[in-house]
Amino acid sequence: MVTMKDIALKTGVSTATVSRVLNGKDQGRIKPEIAREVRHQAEVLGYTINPIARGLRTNRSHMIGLISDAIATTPYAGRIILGAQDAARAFGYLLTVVNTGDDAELEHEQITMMRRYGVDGFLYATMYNQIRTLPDALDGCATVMVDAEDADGQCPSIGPDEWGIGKDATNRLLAAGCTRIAYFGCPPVLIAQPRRLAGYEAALDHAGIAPENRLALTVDENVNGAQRAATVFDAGADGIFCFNDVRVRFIYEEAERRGLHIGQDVSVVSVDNFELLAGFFEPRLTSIELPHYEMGYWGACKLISMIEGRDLSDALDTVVTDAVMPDLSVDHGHIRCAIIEKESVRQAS
Amino acid sequence: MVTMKDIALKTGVSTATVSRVLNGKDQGRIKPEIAREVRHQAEVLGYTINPIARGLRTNRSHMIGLISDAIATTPYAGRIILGAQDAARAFGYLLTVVNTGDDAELEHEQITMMRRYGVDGFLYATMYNQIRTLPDALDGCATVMVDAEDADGQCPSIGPDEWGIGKDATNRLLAAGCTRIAYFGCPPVLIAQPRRLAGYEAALDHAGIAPENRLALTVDENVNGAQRAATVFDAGADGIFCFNDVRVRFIYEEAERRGLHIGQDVSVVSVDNFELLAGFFEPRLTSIELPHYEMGYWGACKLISMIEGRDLSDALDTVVTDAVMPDLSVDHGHIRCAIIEKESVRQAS
DNA sequence: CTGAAAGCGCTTACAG
DNA sequence: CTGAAAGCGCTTACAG
Repeated sequence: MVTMKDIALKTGVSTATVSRVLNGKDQGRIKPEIAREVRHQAEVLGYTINPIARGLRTNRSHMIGLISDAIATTPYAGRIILGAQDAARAFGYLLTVVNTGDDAELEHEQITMMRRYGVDGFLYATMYNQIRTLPDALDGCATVMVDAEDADGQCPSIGPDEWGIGKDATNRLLAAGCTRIAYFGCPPVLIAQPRRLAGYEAALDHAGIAPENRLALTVDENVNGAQRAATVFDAGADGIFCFNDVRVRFIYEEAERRGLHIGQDVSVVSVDNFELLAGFFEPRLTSIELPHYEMGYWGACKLISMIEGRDLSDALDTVVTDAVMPDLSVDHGHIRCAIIEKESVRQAS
Repeated sequence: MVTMKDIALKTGVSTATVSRVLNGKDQGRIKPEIAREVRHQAEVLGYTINPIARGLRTNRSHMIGLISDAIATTPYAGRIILGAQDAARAFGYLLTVVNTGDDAELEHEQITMMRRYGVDGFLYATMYNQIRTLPDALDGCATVMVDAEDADGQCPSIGPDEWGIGKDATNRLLAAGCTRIAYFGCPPVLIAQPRRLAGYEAALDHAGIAPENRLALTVDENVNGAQRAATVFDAGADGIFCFNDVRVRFIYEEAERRGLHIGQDVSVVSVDNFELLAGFFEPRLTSIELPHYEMGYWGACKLISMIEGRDLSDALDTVVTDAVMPDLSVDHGHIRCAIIEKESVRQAS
């Protein structure tokens, strides 16, 4: 490894000068021709800084930690990692991911370990949108919650705009000409449930359609999926907003049983847009994509802006995405999601 | 943070002595009562070593990097991370995961970055079992390949025992009384394909059953799945070894079309045991689980044994698993996989 | 504008 | 058995 000392020797200056130049602290402090020479030699010798040594001195490691209950074991949220990683990279940070599988002891141990390594801050991510209390081990650390909200309202957080999902899905069905729109929901333990429901109701209300109890259902995937699907069809639904892709199966199966055609007789809009399940649905499923990548990206930018105490808003402009990101100045952000059009919604004629 | 200096001050010895004691280098070198006092104070003050400072001196960071093309975005291999993480933790290492999405430039950049941080070695993992050449950026680094094999045969590696999967699946069907056993395979671009096929053929051969061309098929999931399923049933198969869970759909659908019952008229053994797909198969699918956790665990142990130049075989004994792990002295290991029994195989009567 | 020096928290040859 | 000292590669107040 080539060090600052090597450059100093080669250039005939002190390592102090090399350090100042290479850290961009040379304006009006170092003679320009010297600065140029230092930079040139750094280039020639292929110098790269040793972040470990720098960190020992500055108490800043340029590492950020991502703590997650289950990211690595589920297909749900892996893209959070990608987004966080890309943002970290853009600012010269290394992302370190740790899975805790919801084991509090392991979580504590891993956080402690990362703190020993001098991590500058943490992203605390969960498998699905939920309200959480931060573990004690994070006390005093810069932290941003991803796909989760702080029960104490203190920690900045980012999540999907669940209400907007309900509204957009319902509006999509209205635009397709549906008039009897059902909500095939989930048990209310997930915070997404009441929010998507409220968005659904708001859209109906805005369209002048009165809500009907038998059209807004709670579906426990392992218990009453088939039965609830039957209920929805009995109620004469011509459009269904489904809580997630996994539940869609019950709707497709019931439609087939009744000889109804999805995308013609009945339109379906779902949430998740799971690649893995795509092959199971014919016609292909129109589904809203949760902004995992964007949450990871936003979260990391927010965290780094907290660590460095500066405004990083510009960074968000470089992310190409279908989702709509809130400004970094927001403390509890919600990302507007994109709907991925396939064939399960009737073409407007 | 409490440092060695604090302990030295409190104990009235030098930091050199503290270091020696806390690193277990006191045997016959430090007076036992002093050693005891140092350890005691370390305990009382809640000392934890600063791995960054230690690393600067020793050139060893106790970090290992996990490079993967797509682990975080797929449900296939997330458990590799868990296994590697658990093993790393057992030996006091921090695992740092990086996703490259098969982007060579990004991969190079991330490896370089991790090397700057002084990681002691790398795990190089892929989304599915394949033959790979290590990127140049890893030259000179301790590396172990996970769910992949080195094209050059140099780098140690660990993967599933694909041949064993084919043999075990087929034997399971034989044990259930099947006599016309089909292999519902995949295109041979995956190295798993020829190996599972060979295991299938070996099991048939051992049972004295002649192979039949029309029972051993290649299925391109996006092209001819339904048609191939029809072929298999036309050929009179009463047992089917299916390459993976995703392909099983075609078999179940075709069985339904013909009024045949899976688990009675036709038995199915698959590979992957995907949780996410479980709900789609009725009766529930008997499937062989790929040893992702075990591969990650074994890979990390192997890597650390290389880094530290010592034998860590005992570590494997503590892993509770259904799979059979090779000894750490092996350079190119294959893990025998477990079959997870559900209801898609006929009960022997 | 620049350098010598101290120091971040460790480890380890060297000397005693 | 133990300590003083040097050093890992940086940064930064201090002095000039």
